[in-house]
Amino acid sequence: MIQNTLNREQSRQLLKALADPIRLDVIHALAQGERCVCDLTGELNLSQSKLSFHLRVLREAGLLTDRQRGRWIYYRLQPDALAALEAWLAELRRHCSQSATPCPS
Amino acid sequence: MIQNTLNREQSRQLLKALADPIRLDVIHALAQGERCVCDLTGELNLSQSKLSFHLRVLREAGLLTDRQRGRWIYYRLQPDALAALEAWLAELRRHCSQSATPCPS
DNA sequence: TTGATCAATCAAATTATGTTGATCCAAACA
DNA sequence: TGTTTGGATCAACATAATTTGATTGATCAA
Repeated sequence: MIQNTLNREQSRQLLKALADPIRLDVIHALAQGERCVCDLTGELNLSQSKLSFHLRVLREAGLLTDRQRGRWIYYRLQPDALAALEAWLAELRRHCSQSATPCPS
Repeated sequence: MIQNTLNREQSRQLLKALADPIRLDVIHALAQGERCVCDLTGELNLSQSKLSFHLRVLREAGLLTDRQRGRWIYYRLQPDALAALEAWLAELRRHCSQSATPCPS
C-alpha cells in the first residue's frame, strides 16, 4: 500500500477491514502507538487467536505493519492507508454532481 | 444523517455499506444523477430484488435518499454522508501520532 | 536440552450477508 | 372495476466472515 491512488478493490478491502467494531478498537489502540500482541489482548480483552485473526485482516488490507523483536511481534498503524482511503473518498465525492436526471415517463 | 460528526456505529455502517462491489456500482451510477430503480436494474444488470436489497443497505446507512413520483421511486446520493465519513477518517488519522511505545521487556 | 511463552494457523462450529424466486402492495391505466 | 407495472419484502438457500479451541513453530530462560 505504497501508492496513493487506490483502485476499487483496494479501497473495498480497506473499507471492509475498517467496518468491524473489534478492528476499530485495534485501530484506536494502535493510534496511540505501537503495541505487541500480548499487550493488545489485555487492553482489548480478546482471545489470542481472535485478535490474531483481526490483526491479519488489518495487515492484509495495508492498515498495519508488524515487526518482530525477540519473541514479541509489534504492530503499528500505517497512516498512509487511511490517507489513501480518504483521498479515494474525496475523489468519489468529487464525482457526485447533483444533476437531477429524472426517469423518462 | 444530517449531523457532521459520526459516532463509531454510524461510521461503521457507512464503511460496511461501501465495502461491496455492487453497492459501489450503485454509488457510481447515482454519482451521475438521480435514477429510478427500473433504470438501475438495466444499467447495472441486476435482478430487481437484488438491487432492492442493496439500495436498502445504502439507504439505511444514510448514503442514499429516495422519493416517490407516481409509481417510480427515484434514488439519489447523499453526498453529505460521504463528506461525513471523510471527516471521520481525517479525525481518526489525526489521532495517529507516531509515538513508538515499544513493549516493556 | 527442557520447559515456558508469544503468536500464527487450522479445522470445526457458528453467525452474518447475499441471492433467488415468489408474493404482496400501491399506482396507473384501460 | 380488472389488469399491468414498479418496487419492497419474505422465506429458503448459498456463501462468506467470525469465533473457538487445539496445534504448531519460534524464541528465550533455566
